[in-house]
Amino acid sequence: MKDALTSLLQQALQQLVNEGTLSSIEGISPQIDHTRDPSHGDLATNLALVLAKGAGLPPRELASKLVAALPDNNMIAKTDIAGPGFINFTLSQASHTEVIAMILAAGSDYGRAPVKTENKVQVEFVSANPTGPLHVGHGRGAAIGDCLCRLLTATGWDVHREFYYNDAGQQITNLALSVQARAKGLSPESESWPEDGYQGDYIIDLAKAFVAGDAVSAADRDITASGNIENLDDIRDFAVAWLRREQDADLQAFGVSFDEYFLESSLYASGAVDTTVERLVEGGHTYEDGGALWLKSTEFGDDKDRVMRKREGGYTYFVPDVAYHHDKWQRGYHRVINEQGADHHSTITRVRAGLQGLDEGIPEGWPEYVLHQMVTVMRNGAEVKLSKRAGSYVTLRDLIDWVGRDATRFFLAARAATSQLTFDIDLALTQSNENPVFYIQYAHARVCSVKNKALEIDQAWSPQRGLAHLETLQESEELALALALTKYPEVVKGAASRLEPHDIANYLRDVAALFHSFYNAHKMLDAENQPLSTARLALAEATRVVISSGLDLLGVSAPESM
RNA sequence: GCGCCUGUAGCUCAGCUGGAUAGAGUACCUGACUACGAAUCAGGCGGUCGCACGUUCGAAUCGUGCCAGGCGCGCCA
Repeated sequence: MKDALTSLLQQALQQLVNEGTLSSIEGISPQIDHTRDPSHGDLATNLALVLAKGAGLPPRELASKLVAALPDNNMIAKTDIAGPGFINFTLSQASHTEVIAMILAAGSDYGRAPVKTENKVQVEFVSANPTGPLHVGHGRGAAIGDCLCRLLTATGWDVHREFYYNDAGQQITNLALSVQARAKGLSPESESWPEDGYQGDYIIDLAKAFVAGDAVSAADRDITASGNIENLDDIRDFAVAWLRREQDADLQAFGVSFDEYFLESSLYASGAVDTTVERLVEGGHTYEDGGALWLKSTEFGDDKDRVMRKREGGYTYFVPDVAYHHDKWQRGYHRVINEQGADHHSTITRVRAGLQGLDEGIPEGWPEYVLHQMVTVMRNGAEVKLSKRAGSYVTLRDLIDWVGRDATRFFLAARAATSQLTFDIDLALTQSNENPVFYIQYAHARVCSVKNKALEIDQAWSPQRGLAHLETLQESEELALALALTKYPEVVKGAASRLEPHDIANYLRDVAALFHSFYNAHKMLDAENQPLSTARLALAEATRVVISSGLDLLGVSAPESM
């Protein structure tokens, strides 16, 4: 729709150039926006304002010349020049409603592009270490990351979803020591409880399972416990698998899946870490000082140089990070997006600096990052900070248990990642329009309900039949709803290109509101007026398709009844 | 002290690659079911867009400087 109008305006511009009114239209692409105020028509352009200075004409005068130069068409019903020189377009009835036929023909493909295998993108998200249950921050990362993947897929990208974790570091040792202590009957109050031990109740379950010789199967590993509480390696291997299984179960309950689990230990095993260090040393990007090896990260915009190899010999955490991202690059992912909590944002400069130091022509801004801010959980007006199971934080499983998967996903994905998020348990539990999830799902269920009702009245009534009578849709509520449906492809594209899934949630809220207004204002099923009734059914069905598709992008279900 | 993020209606938040009278939900008032789902709708109330300069025909949006909050500034991950 916008494209068609753009084309008309281009022709008008060319006409003005031919007349000599404008000298050149090099590099000018008309900017067309949907209007916010219905009195401004449906679409508007600021073209005359932008060109006025160069043309040496008052904006309004230039606008009227532009309008006069517009080719004949059946798309624009009315043109106005308003304000300082905006050109407002009111679309014809047919332009509003033709999208309905398009949507019914395309079904769930409407607004989506086919995947092109050459558009490879790797998305890393969640990446929680296997030292405890997933917390709400991981949940936000899972919701945003998963929606990003769905959006990218919908816009033609071939997406590879990856989960990276450390299975061998000091924190894992702390985990094993904690399980061992619990297996020996110690508690965090005991004098011999390990320093920095994990205190949550899940460690008790884990210790019991290990002693009992349980077998566990996670998405990326299987193991049977030896039950030997003196063998720390046995405990470590079992504990990692056990927590991975728990995280998998939570992610599955949340509707999130991965194509690959990438282990930090594999980077040491393959020699990738050593190779990375050698490359940086050979490239002259390092120096030794105080017994440690340093990366000259200040060469690449960091505010200080960073230690790579500690005095005692081990590498700092970001070295395998660099090796990991180098691996992504070598795998051919020239587009990579990392979704992670903003508390790790300082790693961005370091990882990019290390990659620059490899002198391989990796772009400075690679990889891309989406950072989410913290989540605060509120209930009964007070912050919820603790969970018995995890000890010091609220878990993703808690949220799912309290408010369900749909509400959890929606609330975690519906806000801009850059904003801190307050998760209101009471609001998420409300089953009314206070709760946007139910509001949107209700619109979907309502359409399903009215379609069934239509069939009860007359077996022959179907949305498809309404396509022959779209010209009967003349009411403002009908045209406003139909116009909103035409925006869906633009919204999907915009959300994907800006990596902002919350746009989808806002859009769906608007569509649901327009549908409810339409539904309340007009009788849908009128036995005396079959053409109009079926046309309205077609509009309702098109709305349902869009809502269903948008909810799918968010990973939220679209129930036929509630 | 430095870096990143945020500051918009009582509350939760959109709008931020500059555009017209700043939006939505909620809360608080009024109304609408002998109709297809009232889990809904219609209307009202409510804002110096943190503050101040600047750029521009035009600034919530861009720039600079302040103020306030969050998160980072480890030879932890």
